[in-house]
Amino acid sequence: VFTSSRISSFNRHMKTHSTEKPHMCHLCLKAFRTVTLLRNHINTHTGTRPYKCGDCVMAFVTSGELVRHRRYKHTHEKPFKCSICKYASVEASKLKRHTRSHTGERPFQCSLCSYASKDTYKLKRHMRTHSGEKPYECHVCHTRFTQSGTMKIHVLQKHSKNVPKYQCPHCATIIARKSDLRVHLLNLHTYKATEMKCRYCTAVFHERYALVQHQKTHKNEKRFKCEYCSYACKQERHMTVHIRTHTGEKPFTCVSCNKCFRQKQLLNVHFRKYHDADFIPTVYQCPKCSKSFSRWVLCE
DNA sequence: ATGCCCATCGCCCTCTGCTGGGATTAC
DNA sequence: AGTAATCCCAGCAGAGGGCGATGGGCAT
Repeated sequence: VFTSSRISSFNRHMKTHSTEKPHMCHLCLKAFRTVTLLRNHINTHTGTRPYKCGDCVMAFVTSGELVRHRRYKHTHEKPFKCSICKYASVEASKLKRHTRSHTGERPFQCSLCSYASKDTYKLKRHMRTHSGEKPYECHVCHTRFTQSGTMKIHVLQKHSKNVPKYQCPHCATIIARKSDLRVHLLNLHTYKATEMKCRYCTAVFHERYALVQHQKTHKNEKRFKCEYCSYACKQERHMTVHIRTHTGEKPFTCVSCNKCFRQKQLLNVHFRKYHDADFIPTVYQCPKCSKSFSRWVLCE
């Protein structure tokens, strides 16, 4: 509903509803509703941009565009101030958009899912997740991407010579992506209120990195000692198998002949050798005497 | 009716950071 | 060999910058 105290404004407004386009471009025959629109169009043919910026090469069709450009690029004057935070903008529409980050208002609803965005561009970008459209292509390997930024990172990490690296400030780790460094810091260098115990001794830690480093000091210890003999080993599973030589336990039974084994691996070898018709044993042949062996040995 | 100017709409862009899945490495 | 930890990577959303185009108030 349009109202105006001036008849001239009313008449001009009514023309916006008309499909009549009486003003034609003499260069390309395209028609326009008003002389102003025609003039602006002709300017695109002639390259006429009368409002030139004094500080850079940019030039504009209208004075308003020049003022706005100068605010963005040179004077940094931002007349529209947010009442909640420090944000200020050159244009009112930007402040309006910004305000939605305080109010949480999401006026642009996706028609295919529950997502709603705060501005039209994000909704448009989101719709690519439904359409599968990938408008950005890597010029080197031709992989396609939904967003230009993702492609940019890809080119930087995959096809650039000077790939940036991020050094962890707390340890020697070097990580390719800034966001991954954040994950590293969170997982390994964040103080945890609950104590983390060493798997091998009574030491406790509040930072995972310190715990992991400490546990490495146990690496070469033969921590597992047999209670029946002098045997010691690094891994618990080796000790489990060794203990069976004392107890006589043979938990792995062959399903075909009921023969029992201490180790699963021994059962597997037995089964393949005696019960698997398709099994072809590996044969190692001596290059000097042509004698065959079931494993690699030096022929005397 | 038209020119000037400002407000507004709309589009596209970049930078930023989080997430989760697959690959790789360490144990 | 199996599993847990870690790394690498693309997908995706949040926030904000910049500019072209159009509409309408006001003066001429």
